[in-house]
Amino acid sequence: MDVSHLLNQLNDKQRQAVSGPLSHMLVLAGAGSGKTRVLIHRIAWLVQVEQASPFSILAVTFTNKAAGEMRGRAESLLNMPAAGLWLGTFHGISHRLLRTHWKEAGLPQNFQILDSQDQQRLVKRVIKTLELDEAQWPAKQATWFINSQKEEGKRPQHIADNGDPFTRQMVRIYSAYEQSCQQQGVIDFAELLLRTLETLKKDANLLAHYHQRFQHILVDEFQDTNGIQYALLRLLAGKKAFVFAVGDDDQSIYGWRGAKIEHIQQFSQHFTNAEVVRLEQNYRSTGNILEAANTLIANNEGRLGKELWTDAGNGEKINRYIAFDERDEARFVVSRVQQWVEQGGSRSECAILYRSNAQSRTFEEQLIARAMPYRVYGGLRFFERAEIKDALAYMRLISHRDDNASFERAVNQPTRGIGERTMDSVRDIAKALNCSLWQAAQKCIDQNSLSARAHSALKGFMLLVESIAQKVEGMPLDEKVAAMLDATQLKEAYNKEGAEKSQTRKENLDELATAAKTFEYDSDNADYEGMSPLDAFLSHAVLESGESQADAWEDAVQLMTLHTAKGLEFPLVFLVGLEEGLFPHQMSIDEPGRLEEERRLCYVGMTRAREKLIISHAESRRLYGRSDNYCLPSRFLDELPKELLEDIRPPRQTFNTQYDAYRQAPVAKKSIADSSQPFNIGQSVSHAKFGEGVVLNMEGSGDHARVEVNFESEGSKWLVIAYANLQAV
DNA sequence: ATATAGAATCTTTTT
DNA sequence: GATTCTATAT
Repeated sequence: MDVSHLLNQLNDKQRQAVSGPLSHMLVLAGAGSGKTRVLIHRIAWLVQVEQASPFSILAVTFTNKAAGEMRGRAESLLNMPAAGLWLGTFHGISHRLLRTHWKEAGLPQNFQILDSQDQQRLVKRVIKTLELDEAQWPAKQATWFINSQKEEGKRPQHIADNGDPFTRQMVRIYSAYEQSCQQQGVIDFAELLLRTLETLKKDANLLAHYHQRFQHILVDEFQDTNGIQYALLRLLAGKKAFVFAVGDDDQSIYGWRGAKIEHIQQFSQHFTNAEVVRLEQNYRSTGNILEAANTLIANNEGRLGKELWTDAGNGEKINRYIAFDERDEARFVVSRVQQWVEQGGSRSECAILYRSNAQSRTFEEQLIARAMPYRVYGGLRFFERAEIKDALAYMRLISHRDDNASFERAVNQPTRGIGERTMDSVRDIAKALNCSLWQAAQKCIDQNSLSARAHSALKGFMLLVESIAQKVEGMPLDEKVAAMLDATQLKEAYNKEGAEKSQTRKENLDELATAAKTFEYDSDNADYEGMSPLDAFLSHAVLESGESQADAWEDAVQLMTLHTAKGLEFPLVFLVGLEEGLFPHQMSIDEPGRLEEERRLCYVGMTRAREKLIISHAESRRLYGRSDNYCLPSRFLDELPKELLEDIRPPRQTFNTQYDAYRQAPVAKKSIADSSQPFNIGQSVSHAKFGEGVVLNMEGSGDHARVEVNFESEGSKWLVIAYANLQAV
């Protein structure tokens, strides 16, 4: 068979990985070295050259987005639908296994999945039930404890407290939480993996079946696997399957979530005779950017060692801008984006990357002020919005009356007079009888043990759920959603919230019906085989929290955290807020391990840039509303080679004498000097309404020429010269 | 039972 | 600064 189409677009190393023999393989792939490409080509190679059946291949990624992208690219390379190929996240694959083998796993057939919000709420409930002081035992900490234990594969009985009262209490909470989950038939994200692992371990027949099936296992982003994922991988691989892992230890940025770089280092021990291939040729960034990134990451210890190179030439130097404060930083960044666009670039080619979400606001303000479209990634996802969760709670109750989290959520939304008091007595009964809230509520009604008012309200609620369940039977998914919204009057409940907010809520609820329709329409999705459409949709809502329904495409500036940016690339990248305490973050500064992770984060950020990288930091910054935070430049700046950096200083004078000396260095004033502008930087002017001020900056020419003026009373503003009628003072 | 005002708390994010 | 939880008043 002619295999040239699989190999001829690859370099030597890539080819070596793709066409390697049937054995274990570890591909250490640097940023921008074509790692996804190699993974996809390997799948095609296995199918077309090694004659492997797609049924015998399992490919694991870390996000649903990556999984979808990979399936698409694999199918186009194979030139056929990759039916039978298992491709998904660890969680998605575990979910599929548990749905098929719910009996063996000891779960109810229609078990529901808790998202992290639901999980924390349940932990909180449990702490209350155990009559512990919530201030002393925060739900957040307990949830973290439970998840990290599960990620180590540990059940309460496996944890030795060694007489430590803290651990003992945590184990108590873990244990009670577990009981509560089992009783309600719900499982959290970590449980999805742990339960799968345990089920396969104890059922030899089941394991043998999957050993038989999966001959080839491919793992993307291998550096991000946590303990339980790695254990699952080893178990599934058994002695016979070949594991093909792709990863980059320098891009491991999820240690705080339990990911362990050690897994890369252990790979060759656990998977014997593994071949190791390094991909070091970078096809993304210019030489200068790579050299700077290499120099930075060299400060980390215990690396596997890798040096990126390119034959694309040096490119421009990395620019650095020292801003006065965060507003100045944003102003600078946005003006450079504007410049980029004026020179023929598009906005979507520009990315503003920051350490923490809170930093986005200043940039947004500045972008709005200049009427420049932008898109912020991250934040609340579609299926995490309150109104969507309310609606889904009803849908879950229809399918699964014993789901306490949904009961709690739906019972008084919209408000129908069932408050804490009533719920407390229902909870007491549930606790006493060890049953679900729904069953307990049923008992309350039967025994007539509530006040007349609460009695009728609770009965009304239960009848409502029953009647919706009845009415909705046999309907297509989207009509079910619509009927539920109609019966519950959820939309009307948001009316009193204020026009704008309630409007978006209603739109979101409409969008939910649309999402249901699209989901049912294209649910040839093998992951949800054998489930009712409603249950499939509900699982989908939890497992894929909805980043896929991106906004209508618009040419917009991209704003996101460094974590979100992993795997992406942009021609122009701004790396902002490089200050000690912010990046590296204060909470990571004292621990060497965490500091190295911050450095990797910086490395990830820098290597997103294709053509131009601009780094900025501010001398003072408003943080948490407190104003006078004077910031030192980040240590990462000192770790970059001086000769690759070029300082950009603002062509302007400031009032701030403290920094005047710093800024007196000669600057290129070309943007002002080349046009016959009526004003000069630093000149005093007066405006009819805003009073007197000083010109800080200018841009544009002719009718569009604008000046930035710092007014004594109003602060700084951008004005169009043609309209502002400024007078020189 | 609910509305509203003060207090507390702030990384990073997928599943 | 902005959100989210807690205590208090209605």
